[in-house]
Amino acid sequence: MNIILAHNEISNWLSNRILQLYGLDDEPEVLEPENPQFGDFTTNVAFQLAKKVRKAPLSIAEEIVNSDLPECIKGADVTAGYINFSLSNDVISSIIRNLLSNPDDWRKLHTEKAKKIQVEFVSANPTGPLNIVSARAAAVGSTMANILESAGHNVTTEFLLNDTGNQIHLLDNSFEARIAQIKGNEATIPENGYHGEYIKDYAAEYIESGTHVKPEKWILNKITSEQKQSLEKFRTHFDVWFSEKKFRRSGKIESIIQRLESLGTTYERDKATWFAASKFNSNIKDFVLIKSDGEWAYGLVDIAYHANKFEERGFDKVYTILGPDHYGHRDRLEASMKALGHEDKLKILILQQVNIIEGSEKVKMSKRAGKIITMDELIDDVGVDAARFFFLARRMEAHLDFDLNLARDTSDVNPVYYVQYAHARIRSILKFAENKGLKVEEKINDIKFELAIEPEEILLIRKTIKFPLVVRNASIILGAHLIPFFLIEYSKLFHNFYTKHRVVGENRELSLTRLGISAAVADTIRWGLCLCGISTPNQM
RNA sequence: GCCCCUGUAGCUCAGCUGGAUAGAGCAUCGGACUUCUAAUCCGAGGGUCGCAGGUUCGAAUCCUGUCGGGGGUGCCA
Repeated sequence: MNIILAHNEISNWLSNRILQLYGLDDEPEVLEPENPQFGDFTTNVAFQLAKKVRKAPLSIAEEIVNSDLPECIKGADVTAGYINFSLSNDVISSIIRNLLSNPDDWRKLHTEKAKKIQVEFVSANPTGPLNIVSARAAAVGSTMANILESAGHNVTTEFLLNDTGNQIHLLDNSFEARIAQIKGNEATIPENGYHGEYIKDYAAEYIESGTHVKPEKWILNKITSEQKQSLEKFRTHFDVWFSEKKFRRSGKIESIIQRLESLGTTYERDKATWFAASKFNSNIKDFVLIKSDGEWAYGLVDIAYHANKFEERGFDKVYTILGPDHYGHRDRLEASMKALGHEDKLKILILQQVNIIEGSEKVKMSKRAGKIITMDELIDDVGVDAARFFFLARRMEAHLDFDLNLARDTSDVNPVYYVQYAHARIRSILKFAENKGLKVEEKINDIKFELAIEPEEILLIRKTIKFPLVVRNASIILGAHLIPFFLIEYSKLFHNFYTKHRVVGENRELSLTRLGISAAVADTIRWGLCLCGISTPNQM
């Protein structure tokens, strides 16, 4: 048995009842009540039907319940118009036993329809080390990809490599100027160029290596490979590194502009070619596809790039995570996808910025001026686990003030350690029991979950079996933050249980039950942290 | 001007596709280690959910207005 199946069973039963009784084809919501006294699942459908069927909520609820109930529940109570369902003990036991004996099945979310999904994120310019903003994007993007994969989708992660264009030219010029300076020649860094120290270091390294690789190629490779390293260190892996330079030479952009023209969505003005975006979204203005000097605008390249994702590579759904300076771009890109017939396939997620706070002042970060806090510094200062948890434990729309001093000082009170500690504690208990000859993995079928009658045990079991619903919900609302928040609350339940009840005690059967619950909690925490790209040490 | 995000406990934030008494972490105060990890637990204090209207059986959640913070806004990427 599996919680998702149980949930579906209740939903379907409810739909059928409503159809039978009132001939309505509604899809009622089956929710989890906050307060456990109201059972495992609840529905407010009686309130919603009250007007339609002209009856009091209470009598509707009673009518619905007055029939054979779904098999997975032991009862349905009507309280104040709500219908509350409680899972039967057999079902609860079977779900938790299944978790222990068949973890792979446990982690399947039985998604109705598996989709081919791409998540694009970070995609920082290869002009310097990745900064803390990219770190947030990396944490959120990689976790979203993990969650979607858990939900049963086929997920590809992608980094768009902006390996051409103005920024790259500026980088080349800055780099070559530094090389010249080191060699003792007169050279100035362009006004808008990259003044950071790292360019100087790279220049020295370039000269020292005595390589014959052209500077522009060398610096791009250098920076890209360092970015890759930083990302891997931050447990963020990209399946595809997509080169903009190659894409520009592929002929796809020419064909997209032709298609947009033949669709009648473009026009000429001031010697430039414009896209009539306002036809698709009245809130936005038209924008330039081909500049008056004949160059392709960034907007055009990105349209072609996104069209390529759907048309050449067949993704059903693409999530692109961008920074807040791309609001305008989001609307334009979505409008253009609409024009090309890919409506609703592209979802641009705007991840809010990270403000660096030092003391009481905001530090303006600028890569060109060389003032940045890099991802590597972040990793060294606060660690991957703490940094990832910090970024993940908030919605992506939330602005984030990152106080580096505070993060350093308080890294030991980061909730991530609280969660990891619960896991380590359980591993320790399991080991202790094993030394006493009680190995829970070998006795899964002997566990008597009905012996768990203490409130702390019951809460823990209920929360454990519902984690897949949290993951599924996170995949639907694209809310990675749901996982950390669940884990904090969940760990609290365990710590509470642990201090009140002895796990390994005199009574062997009870000990086995409590070991079973503990092992299930440890597995669940491991799954949750794994989704977040956070480690689960066995000792702390 | 217009568009997007945001405003919830002293601080950092959950809760927002409307639901049952507004939550967590940190900070503050008071308790708990002879026994499986005290990186823990228990208790206390702390809120007109920015403000004002509206819709609803029901609003932190939806709508309108308003104030504050951040971002975007016709040839940067």
